[in-house]
Amino acid sequence: MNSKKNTEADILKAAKKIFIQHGYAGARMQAIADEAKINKAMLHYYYRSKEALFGRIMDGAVDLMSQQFRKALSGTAPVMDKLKALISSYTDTINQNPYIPIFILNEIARNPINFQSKMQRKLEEENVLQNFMLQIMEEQEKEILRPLPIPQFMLTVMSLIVFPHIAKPVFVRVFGISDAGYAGMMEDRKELIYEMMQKTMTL
Amino acid sequence: MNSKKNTEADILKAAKKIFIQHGYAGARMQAIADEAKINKAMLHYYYRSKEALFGRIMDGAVDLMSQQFRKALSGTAPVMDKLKALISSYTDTINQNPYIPIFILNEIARNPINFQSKMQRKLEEENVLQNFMLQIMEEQEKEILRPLPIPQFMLTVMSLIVFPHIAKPVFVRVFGISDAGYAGMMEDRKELIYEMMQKTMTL
DNA sequence: GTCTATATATGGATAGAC
DNA sequence: GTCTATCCATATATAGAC
Repeated sequence: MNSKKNTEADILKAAKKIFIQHGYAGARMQAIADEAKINKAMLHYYYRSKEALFGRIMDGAVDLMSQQFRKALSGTAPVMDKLKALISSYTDTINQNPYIPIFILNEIARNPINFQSKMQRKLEEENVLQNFMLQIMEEQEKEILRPLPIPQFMLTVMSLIVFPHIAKPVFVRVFGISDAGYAGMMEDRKELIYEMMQKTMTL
Repeated sequence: MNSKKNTEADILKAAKKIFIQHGYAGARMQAIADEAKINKAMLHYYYRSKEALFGRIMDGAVDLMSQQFRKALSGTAPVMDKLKALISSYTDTINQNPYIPIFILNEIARNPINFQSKMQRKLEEENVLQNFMLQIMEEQEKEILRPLPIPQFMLTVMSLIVFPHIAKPVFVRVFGISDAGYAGMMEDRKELIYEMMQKTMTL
């Protein structure tokens, strides 16, 4: 049996862990090799360079995120229903991949143009974001949704959904919460966020 | 005239810019020297090491943030009034120092324990945070505020206040907003955030 | 495919002249 | 206090044996 696939996958898994933990500049190829229990040279054999390897990990993260948006925001359901789906699926996904938001944020700071083009390409495939924003405007005209600039609307939802996962490292320390406890809080927040949007964004 | 003070301050200013832009691991001493228009050796002459220099910058950022909390949350005003003050002063401060939140966030990821001890020491000086949380509980008992676990309450406020500044790099690109336009949005959000808290957190 | 050894580059830090 | 030159450790990347 050929062990190629295993090594290749092992490297990806290790790289994901190390890059997410330390960011691009802080990550060491040696640390990735150690984590994958293989030799440093293997990293280059399979992925040629640090930048290339990092790109693979970032692609995976972008895929994961854009998938959430596509699944939740496509179709013809009312805006508030779509939001409910987004809140739920995003929370579940991040609970399983806790450090993805921070990782993505670092990359945005490091190389905003590269990140945005990756993300936008994904979302433009089916015009997901564009269509959703049009739908918001429609519902605003129909006086279902409160008239509010689209960026403000989007910013508000994303704040409530994403920030708690970014701030996790602080909050667990300040309030002495366990990982499981925090995940539970995130679960409770699903309803809280929906309720807040309902009370403040609908007419 | 002695130019010592100028150089020393120049370095700090340059270091702030470079560290904030690239994070600790990504920042280069050479880049800081270039930015300050002095020699690399000078950095070590004044601040001995990269880590020490970074520490100074971080201290400044922590000071700035903890000051906001102390000013807004001390005293005997009702919780909602304090929040209004916090929303306003925090927004103003960040509009003038746009990348502080991302910088702090990166440091939390890099060295959570060190950061938290710095921050906590600042806030413990006058028991700011502790007292504020007690006040929230009091108002919850008096049925002014909705009964909600304190961490959830804090997480919600902080999400609405902080996240928009973190997400700025993405949003300006996705929506094609100028820096001034974004600052304006943040200004508008002051009222929006207060209103959301009012509608969803008070009884 | 996998390893050891090594090349090459870069970054932080120091020595020493002025 | 400021500079040039240099040291030394570390990091990425490659060569070449097995």
